Amino acid sequence: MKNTIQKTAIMNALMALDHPTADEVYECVHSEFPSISKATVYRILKRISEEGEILHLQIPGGADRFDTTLCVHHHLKCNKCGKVCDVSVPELDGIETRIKEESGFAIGGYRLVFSGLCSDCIFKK
Amino acid sequence: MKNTIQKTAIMNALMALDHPTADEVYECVHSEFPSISKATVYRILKRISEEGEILHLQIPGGADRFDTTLCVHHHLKCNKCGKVCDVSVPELDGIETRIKEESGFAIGGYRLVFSGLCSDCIFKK
DNA sequence: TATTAATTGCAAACAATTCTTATTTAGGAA
DNA sequence: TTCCTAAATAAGAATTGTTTGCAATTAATA
Repeated sequence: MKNTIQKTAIMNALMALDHPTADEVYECVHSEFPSISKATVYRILKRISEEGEILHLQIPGGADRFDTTLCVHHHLKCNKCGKVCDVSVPELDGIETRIKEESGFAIGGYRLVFSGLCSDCIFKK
Repeated sequence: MKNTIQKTAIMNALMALDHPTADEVYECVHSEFPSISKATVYRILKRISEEGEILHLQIPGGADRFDTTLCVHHHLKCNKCGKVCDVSVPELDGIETRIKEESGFAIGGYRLVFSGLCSDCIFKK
């Protein structure tokens, strides 16, 4: 893969942001580098997530988000402010084996998203 | 809620189909009842899922799907043919409590989607 | 049966993402 | 260093999935 200015700017934005959407990455890069195109942001995010450099998260009811934490973990989503946090769920360790035996599916991975209200939003009206 | 012909037709389609997308429901109803509009399908599906009559599933990388099985369960998605199956994961029973204590989030629910290849697709090229 | 609020169909708006095409660029070869 | 070419880009049109505004229609009830 070519090492373009655009890719570098996107990697920097990913470091600076927490679970950003593609559009948030675009806004961040665009403020420094106004000529970048949205299609480029989507293309690069897609490519580097396919190559395993970042995780591509599909969050119910909203745009996809990207995550630079690569170890196995899952997510908490606040339904009010939209914030996404990491959470680890060791209860699921090794579950692929059981699911594969029961269902015949060859499990490539799984995603678990909890939704609710974060501690900041619980008391807000 | 009024009991319209459109709603009845959609409920029947939901019974006949397995984890359909809104568009699949529309196609099914439309073949019997050509005057129905897509907006009506989306509106009715949204309303009956909000009322708890069906589940509204947000499956990564594709259109939302609807599920008439109401007890707690999760999903397996085949990355090749797109099929979605139910699976139960008792390992997670009661996990909301632990997550709430650790994170402060008031958990309203959670969704777990396994992705991989179904037994039919494993051997296909 | 008349009333009325809920529901519908349609078209247009919408958001997120992908595609198309002409142009530019990174990185290796000469 | 300069040239070459495949890879990557910008811009915006196109797609996909879904929602909305509105005038017309209809189900439920009085």
